[in-house]
Amino acid sequence: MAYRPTEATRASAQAKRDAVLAAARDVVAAGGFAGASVAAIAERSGVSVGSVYSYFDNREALLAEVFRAAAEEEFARVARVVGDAGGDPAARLAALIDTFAERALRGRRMAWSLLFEPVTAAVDAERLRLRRSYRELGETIVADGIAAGTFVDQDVPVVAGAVMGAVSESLVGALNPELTPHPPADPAALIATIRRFCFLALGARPTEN
Amino acid sequence: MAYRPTEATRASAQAKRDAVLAAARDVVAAGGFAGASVAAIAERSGVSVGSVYSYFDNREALLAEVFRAAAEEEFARVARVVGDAGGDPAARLAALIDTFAERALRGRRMAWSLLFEPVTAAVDAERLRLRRSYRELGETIVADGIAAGTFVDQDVPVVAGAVMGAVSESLVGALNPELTPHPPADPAALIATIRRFCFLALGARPTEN
DNA sequence: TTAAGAACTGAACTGTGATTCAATCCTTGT
DNA sequence: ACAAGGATTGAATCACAGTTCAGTTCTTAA
Repeated sequence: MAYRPTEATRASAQAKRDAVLAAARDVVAAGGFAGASVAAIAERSGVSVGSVYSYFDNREALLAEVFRAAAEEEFARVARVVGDAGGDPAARLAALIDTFAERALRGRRMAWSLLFEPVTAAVDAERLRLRRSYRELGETIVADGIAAGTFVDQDVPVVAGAVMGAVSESLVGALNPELTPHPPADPAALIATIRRFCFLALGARPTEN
Repeated sequence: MAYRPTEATRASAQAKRDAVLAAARDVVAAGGFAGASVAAIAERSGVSVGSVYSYFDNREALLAEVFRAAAEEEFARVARVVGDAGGDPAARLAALIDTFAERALRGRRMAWSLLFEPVTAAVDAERLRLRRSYRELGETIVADGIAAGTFVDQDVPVVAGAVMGAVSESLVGALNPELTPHPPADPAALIATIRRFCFLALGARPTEN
């Protein structure tokens, strides 16, 4: 017998898989999920179409993984900033909203794809998961705030969802690449408005920063 | 010469067009846009596949028109109730939120399709228009409320968007046919929570009702 | 060096559902 | 009644991207 997969082989396979994933991510960031054909992804990552299928079951699975990776990274950043914000619910909520919105307004194309782009059902399932993550993060903050008397008592899950809805809907116009080829004039003001809205909705004064 | 289209002809053509549209609407209401194949629509309306194409340019156009019709009717109802609510901004906002949410929780399948179902870009454009309609309606209410001192002063368009975002995001879970095959236990409580959230966000006490 | 077999390639294939259109059926004016 | 021409039909066609796989190239162990 002769050729058996070795460590080097496995490592390079992993590297190549990552490369395809990264390429797919780039393609999505550039043209959304709609523009992410398998051919385009293959070309971008410098492998053949067929190779894509040796690393991923099919296009759906690949795109779902792209979504998951991007969404997770995004969420992890937000969660980290929230964690760094200390114990004050108001500060934590401000961190959540500001970080979420700021980052969305930076990587607008990708943010739009993650939040709003029409996608297939499989990818949409990932989106649902992303939403749930944010909602759960919001829930802990809201619950703590209510317990601490910072926020008025309301149904926690519903309110957390409403906050995330308010934030993302406020961004739709600013993110949509059709509607707004150029970024909004004053992102900071937009974010401040959204933050204030949410704080009011929770029955708290916004923290200044 | 002989056959020239007459009044009766034209009327029946219009009727048949409407029938196709209605059938398409039924199909969408039953299985979403994804399940609305031309074949299914044709069968439901009792005409041939080919005939569908003599009344509509293509599937996209037909589905876009289905969306538009359903969305317009929905919006018109809400707008009417808002109009009937008199001049008090708080009452009008309550009417907007309650009617929107109540109706969504009734026709859940269709509401989900209109608000959240993954759709093609052409249909999504109609969705954007629907959102804008609601936002504009909200804007007039919010602006009036601010002018009347009922609501605190905030950026009107952003806040109106945020309100609609809060309302619809709160409904996602309750509407998604995958997640929730059965309607929520207490729709009234859900709606009350959402309403309170929005009123707080606008700096007003909710009207009781 | 060589053979076994894994990895890679991309043109051909496939599945799906929208779209077409020649044949047929109806409606109208004479 | 009948011909002109519009309306209707639905099987055949098309379009298109995703998927496959026979042939080729590369990697390893002996």
